[in-house]
Amino acid sequence: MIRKRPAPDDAHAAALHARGKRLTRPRRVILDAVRGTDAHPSAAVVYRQVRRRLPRVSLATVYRNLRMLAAEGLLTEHPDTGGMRFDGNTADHDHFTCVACGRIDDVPAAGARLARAPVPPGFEVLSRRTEFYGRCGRCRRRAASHN
Amino acid sequence: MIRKRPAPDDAHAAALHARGKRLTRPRRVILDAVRGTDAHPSAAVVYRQVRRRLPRVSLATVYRNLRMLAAEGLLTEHPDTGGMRFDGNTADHDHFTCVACGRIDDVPAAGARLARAPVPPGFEVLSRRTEFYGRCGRCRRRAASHN
DNA sequence: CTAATTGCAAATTATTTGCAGCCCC
DNA sequence: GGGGCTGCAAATAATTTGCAATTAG
Repeated sequence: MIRKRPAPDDAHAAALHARGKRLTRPRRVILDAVRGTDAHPSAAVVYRQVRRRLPRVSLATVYRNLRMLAAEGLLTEHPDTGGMRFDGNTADHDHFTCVACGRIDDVPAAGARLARAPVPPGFEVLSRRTEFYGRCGRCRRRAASHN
Repeated sequence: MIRKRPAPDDAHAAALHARGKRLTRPRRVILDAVRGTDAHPSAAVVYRQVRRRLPRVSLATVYRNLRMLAAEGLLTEHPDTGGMRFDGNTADHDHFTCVACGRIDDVPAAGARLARAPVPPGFEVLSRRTEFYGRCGRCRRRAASHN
């Protein structure tokens, strides 16, 4: 019999099991909610999304799980005006925040800048995050037509 | 008589006056507190610092002024885990956050990456912020000697 | 003078925590 | 069957706001 590549859920379950954590139903739905969008949702947005499937889930559970999943490396969190945002895209990439509409888009990482980081000697760079701020295409067009 | 270059306070006063704002005593001390350090203080830290000179200043005044001064471009604010941090260095530069001690250091901006930003066509980049995360020299040495 | 600014206290918003019962392995 | 998980409600932490009194220009 051919061995299948593990489904994402299995991989996640395994990753969590290794640390004595379980992949419960609320946890799976929370993880799917964050991984299923590139909109970098806040905890409140994840909460609303999750409740559509599991109406009994509490906000505390959403917060606890987002924090834990970030600690386990299954997603990342970014501080942002008005609270944390969560990102299910664990590949290396940068962000573009539209100052008009607040939307955060992914942009490809701009290459091997980490090694050449101009940090003081003796410092050890573990990761890097670049945020671009400006106007997205939608908002530029809307502003133009309003004039 | 030789015309003196305006003192920083005069320049700030002028910048504010142009918008119908006054340079009050609390406001000047708050601005000095942020500009006088490279430690990227939180509102609470600025508050403590300011109270050493003006013990009657309220936390609300500190928040109001930090927000206003940022809006006027006399300083910048950065969301960070646990709250906003303020930066009186208005020159272009990046940051290094030590994940061990939480300290934020300035590092020189790594040059003309803004124009070449790989953002989607039609997007307009207004500014960029790069944060490095890792261990500062102090914390690396401390960790090494503890082993 | 007089509109901008402040202090104070109360209100909001974001997030965390204590605890008793539930559920996954 | 027992330790992780969860919901709920109450506790913190960060930040904002209403308002009468104060002050800069």
